[in-house]
Amino acid sequence: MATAEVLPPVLPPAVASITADSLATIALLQTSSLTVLVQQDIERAILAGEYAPGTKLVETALAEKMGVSRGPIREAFRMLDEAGLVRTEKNRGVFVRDIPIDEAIEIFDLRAAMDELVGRQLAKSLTTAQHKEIKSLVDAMERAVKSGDTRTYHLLNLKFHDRLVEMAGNRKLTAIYRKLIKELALFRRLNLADGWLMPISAGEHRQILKAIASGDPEAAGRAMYDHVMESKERTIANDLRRQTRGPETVANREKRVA
Amino acid sequence: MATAEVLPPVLPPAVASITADSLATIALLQTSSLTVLVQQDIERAILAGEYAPGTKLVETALAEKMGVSRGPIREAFRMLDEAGLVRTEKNRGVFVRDIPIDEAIEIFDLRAAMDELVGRQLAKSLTTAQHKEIKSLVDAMERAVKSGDTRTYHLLNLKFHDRLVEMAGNRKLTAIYRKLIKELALFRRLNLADGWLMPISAGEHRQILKAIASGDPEAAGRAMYDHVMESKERTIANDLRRQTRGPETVANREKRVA
DNA sequence: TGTCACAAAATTGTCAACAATCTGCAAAAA
DNA sequence: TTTTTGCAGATTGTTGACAATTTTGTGACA
Repeated sequence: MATAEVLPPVLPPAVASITADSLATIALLQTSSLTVLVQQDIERAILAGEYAPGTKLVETALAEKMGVSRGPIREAFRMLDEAGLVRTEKNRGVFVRDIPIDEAIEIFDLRAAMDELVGRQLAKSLTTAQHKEIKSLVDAMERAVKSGDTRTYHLLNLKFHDRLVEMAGNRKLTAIYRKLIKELALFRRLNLADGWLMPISAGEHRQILKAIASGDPEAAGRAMYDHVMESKERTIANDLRRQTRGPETVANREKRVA
Repeated sequence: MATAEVLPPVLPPAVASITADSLATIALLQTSSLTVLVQQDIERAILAGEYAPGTKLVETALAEKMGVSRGPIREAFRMLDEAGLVRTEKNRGVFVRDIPIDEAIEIFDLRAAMDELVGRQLAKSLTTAQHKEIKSLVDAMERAVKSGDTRTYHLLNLKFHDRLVEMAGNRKLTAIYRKLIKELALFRRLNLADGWLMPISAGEHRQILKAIASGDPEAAGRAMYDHVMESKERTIANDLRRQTRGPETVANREKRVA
């Protein structure tokens, strides 16, 4: 069946690094089509903020930049559209989606229901190893609060919730949850949690862990639900404050700091 | 800005039907691209069972059948893949997805949490007009039970849940709920509810309406949650029975009837 | 000065051709 | 007989070209 394998069993040390690199590229191209690679790269760029919400994504520009033709780009656009990260207007182009506050609120409500399910489930199934892992995340977050490191706190917070959802063992739930988180990242007014709110959020995390560890599904579910809803309220309040003091500009920030 | 509109304001009666048809087609093409039309048609065909789960969808065949080139077909495939209705294997093609029982169970669990949210919400917000509409659906379902019309019951059941979700007023929730229902339609062992289970399901529907109308969010949420979980149990039991008696064949069915 | 019409440029929508890969089958080898 | 090898056809992956549409720029004209 198989004609001789392309990959040599052993690598000449001299070219090891280059060959290992191209090997990885080859392996990637053998499992993923260009479309998928393009899709992942555009998604990464969007989530990293390289393309701000509202930005128009031009097929030819992206095609040239990534060294492929427009076909894969267009197919990737269709995937990103279905995933809710971009919006397509016929004959006008695709744009990075801008999640309005209404939709962000809806997502929070939905997330709350999903996280409640997660809490209930974990109260029944959490292993000691899992408990240990979550506890280390909670501890790390509290350290971040003490040192005022909002960026680290933000990342740990994402990881904390993602791991909990994953541990619940429902793959469909996990997949949809992650999609929602990605969309929420496009809610530009979200940004990082403001510093003075971190202690409250961190305290809720510890309480969640306690509720789950207690083995009481209803308590754990409620703790998760309440936490997400509190987070929603904080986000709305944040948004309102930003709107009243106008869009974020350097001048504005300096005025505020002074 | 606008050059003269293509569409004549009044139609010559003689060719009205033909022209009306092509007018509709033209209007459709002005808002939707071929890709979207193709996507919708394939999706409809899949959900209608014209392409059974596992069926391979060949690009060239579909392109010729629908009178377009392969480009729009491929783009539609990427959308359907992201939506979970087909699965793509590199260099091998796309296949109509076959939802395994595990995933169906996961979807039921997730749906239960979402429907619980719906129940809680509606207990607080249901208008009299909405109550009336839902009640008419429940009544119609009970009539279908009496006359043993499983097909009508099935459709009304879908409508019942879809309307409830829609009435909850969370568009994101509605969109994801509908996606899940579509995927569930690909769980081939689901099929229609077996006749003798309809009365139970119908009773639960009436109870849901009552709980929502009572205005008690927790009771309404629990009624919805329980109903979906019961539905899940019935589906699993159904699947087990089918598996033990082997795949559905004419011979098998006749043996069972005899 | 503003705005309308109209041409030019840029961009998207669609298509057909070419390249790469897989599948099935028959012939050759063990 | 069983396994392997080597085509030939079919199918997918990718590309570049052309058509249709929108956007932009420009100048005439009120």
